[in-house]
Amino acid sequence: MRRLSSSVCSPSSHRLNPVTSMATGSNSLIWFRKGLRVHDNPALEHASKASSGSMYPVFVIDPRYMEPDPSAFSPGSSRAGVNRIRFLLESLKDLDSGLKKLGSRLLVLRGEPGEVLVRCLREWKVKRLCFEYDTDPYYQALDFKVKEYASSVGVEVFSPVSHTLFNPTDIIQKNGGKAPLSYQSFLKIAGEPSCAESELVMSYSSLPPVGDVGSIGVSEVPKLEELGYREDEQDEWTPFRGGESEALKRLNNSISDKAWVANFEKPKGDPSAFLKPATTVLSPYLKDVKKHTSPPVSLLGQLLWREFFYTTAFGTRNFDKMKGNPICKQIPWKEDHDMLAAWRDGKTGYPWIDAIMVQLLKWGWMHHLTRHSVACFLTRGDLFIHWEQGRDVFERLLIDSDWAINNGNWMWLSCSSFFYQALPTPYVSIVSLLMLHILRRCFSGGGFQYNRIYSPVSFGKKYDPEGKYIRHFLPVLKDMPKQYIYEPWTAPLSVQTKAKCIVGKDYPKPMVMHDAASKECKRKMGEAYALNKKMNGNIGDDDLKDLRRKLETDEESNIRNQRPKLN
DNA sequence: CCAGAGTTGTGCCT
DNA sequence: AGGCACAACTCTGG
Repeated sequence: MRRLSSSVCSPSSHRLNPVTSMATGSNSLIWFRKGLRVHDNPALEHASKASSGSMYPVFVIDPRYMEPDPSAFSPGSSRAGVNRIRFLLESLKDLDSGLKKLGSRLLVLRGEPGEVLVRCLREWKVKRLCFEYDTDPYYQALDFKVKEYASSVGVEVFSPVSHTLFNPTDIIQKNGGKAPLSYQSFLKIAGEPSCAESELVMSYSSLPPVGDVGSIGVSEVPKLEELGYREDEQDEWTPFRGGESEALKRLNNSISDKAWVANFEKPKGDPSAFLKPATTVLSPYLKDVKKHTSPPVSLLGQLLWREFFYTTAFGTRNFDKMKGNPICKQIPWKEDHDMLAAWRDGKTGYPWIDAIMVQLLKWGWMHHLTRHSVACFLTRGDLFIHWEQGRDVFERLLIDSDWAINNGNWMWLSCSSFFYQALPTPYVSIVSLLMLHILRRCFSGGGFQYNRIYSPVSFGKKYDPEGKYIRHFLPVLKDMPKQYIYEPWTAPLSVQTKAKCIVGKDYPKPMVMHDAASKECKRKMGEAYALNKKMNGNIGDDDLKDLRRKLETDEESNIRNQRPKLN
């Protein structure tokens, strides 16, 4: 197998590579977090080289993510819906059986990961600590503490970059200390994504034995119930199973379907095709399993977008907030908990939007264009609610939720950040004419402008005029005739009665009228953009408050002026 | 200053 | 299905 690689992701560029002592007989610890895989795992490979010692494979169940929260809006913890937790447990189970086949096993511990790790290092006399480098702020802070302790007691730390193909630190350094703000400039700086020959570590004949665990409490991978969740908490579960084996199966299926690969064009996938999804549905697994074959350019392009978001996220202060985020437009979003809850719970009265939100709730996954649709609706398109609040809902419910990509996309979709583009000449020079043709088609078209708003009615209708997708996720509308299914409030009462779905009783009335709401949103975005320009990005809380007040006053008077005169 | 470009808009025409 | 008008932003490059 050939491996996607580049000059900056070869093993020599792994950050923190202090291979100091190769003392035999010393114990090593491999700390699993995101990369829950046996193959293509440099941290595991390094840990296993402790030839005559023991290797402790560890996963720490972090209460911050896993503690059940009965007050959350759906089953799960405060930060993760139950689908995500289940997906993680399935991935751990698969990892455990992969390790067991090689004479090892996964040791599952619970508690604050930093404290747990320190206890393990001490108790098991670990000389070498290995874990995948992670750019998320939570892990940056956690890993800093762990590394500090390790170096104070002389434990060797090996923390390779293997979650991304490129090393974000290298790219930011090459760009003069700042993250590139456009995809094209990212490509320019990152260099050629070459498909270098480099053998994968696909199989070990065996792994070092697990040593005595002493007084440390370790367990097998727990069941959902053992973490305090109930199997019957949800009536429909995600059809996607977690784990490296499943991911490799999907990868092989996708790649071996030649016709599918040849025709792959990301923007053209049918977002309403839910029985056979139009994308690879690899993203939840890509969190854990990196791609290693040489993909077609269109797929490669998708992977590079991931790299781009990771780099930008790592190089930007307060990337997950509007305030204090240098690349984020300051916009006076509306504070409205009821509207947010209606959107979140699939009760907006727009079947297309609601079906998508129900799919998210039940499956923890939906097509990326449908993500665009609901994100646009919540923010700049209709409700004018803060992207951070939508981001939180996605982060909790998506089984493929990813800190960098989720925040980046929400800023993008809400038109809070522009990632300006340049000509792709340096990149184009390295690809064949055929690839160039595909690239041109993939990369043509406009970027996000706040006047380009997804319609909650026509966007879905274009792909699914029968409304099959809506009927599946919103059974209450399953007998609504197709000419009304995207706008059931327009159906005559007799039709609603016959379909056993009275709008306002069985299914909600639309919470806003899209034409008026989107027009209002455009106006607000225009004013907010103008203020951002005028202030050159230096907008304080007071400026934002003033603008919010002005926008609301204008909105009221607009509504008043639209009212028919009484005399 | 203007023209051109930007990963994935809508509506209407043929 | 493909072309075009619509409305319209902000940057780059000349």
